[in-house]
Amino acid sequence: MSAESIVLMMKALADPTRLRIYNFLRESCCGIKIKDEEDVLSPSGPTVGEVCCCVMGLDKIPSSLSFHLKELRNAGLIKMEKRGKNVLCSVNREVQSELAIYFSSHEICCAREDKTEPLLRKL
Amino acid sequence: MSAESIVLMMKALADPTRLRIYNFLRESCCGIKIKDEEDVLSPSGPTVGEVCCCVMGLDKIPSSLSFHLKELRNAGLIKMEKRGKNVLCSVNREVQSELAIYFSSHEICCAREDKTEPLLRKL
DNA sequence: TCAATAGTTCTATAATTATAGAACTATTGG
DNA sequence: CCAATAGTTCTATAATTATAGAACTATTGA
Repeated sequence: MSAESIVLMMKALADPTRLRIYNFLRESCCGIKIKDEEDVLSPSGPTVGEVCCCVMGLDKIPSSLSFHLKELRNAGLIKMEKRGKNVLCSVNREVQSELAIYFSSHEICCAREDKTEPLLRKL
Repeated sequence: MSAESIVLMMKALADPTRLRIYNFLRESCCGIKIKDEEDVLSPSGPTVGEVCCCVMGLDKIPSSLSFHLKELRNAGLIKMEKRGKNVLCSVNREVQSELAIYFSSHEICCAREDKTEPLLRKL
């Protein structure tokens, strides 16, 4: 994951509405593939209209929702696929776990030798 | 962690300069407490001037760096403490691991029963 | 084929956020 | 005590981003 793509993701989540959309999709039933006789169906989730209803409490989809979903999609955080008249939304779990790894990792810390100067004050 | 505080953190990291500062501090040697005879010294790290030099390549601290550090600090992502003439910076590891947990967790998914409609196209 | 449903795109305006420069505060060394 | 160093705050301007409304596209059912 490049710095630019992390910035894009952080931008996408740096908005209350988009974070609520993301949280809603995270908790929605949409992350696994179902093996059929021949096909493997792609992950699917709520429609844009359902997201709209659950997250914004509106029954008509405003343009701002399309805008927000596009931001999340461009950042790679969610996936969308058209099925008939509807568009189904789901979290991109691979990207989610990459973010988990990003925030999990940190350097092993070395002990500092100088214990000379006292702590003066916290900001 | 409330949604508002996550939004604040995402906002703070949604800027290339601030993400570089955060990454620099993540990799800096600053995250542990050192037990002395009587005291436990607080975590310490590079000074603002060192951050400036390493991240921005400047030797005079611009006001924009103070601004960016404040954003990171207000979001809770970093800590700063004054020692003499300098201010030492470090990542807030507790908050970092809370973010790791946030991105790690997701609902157990239930299998969908309807396999009727075909996938038409990806957006 | 016509109308309704579901959703997107485009454009203008409003709101937020970043940057730069000047002035300011606090600490230390001489 | 004075000057230098380290860093912050304040203010104005520039740049980004969000929101709303209207017009648009695609799909389905009657």
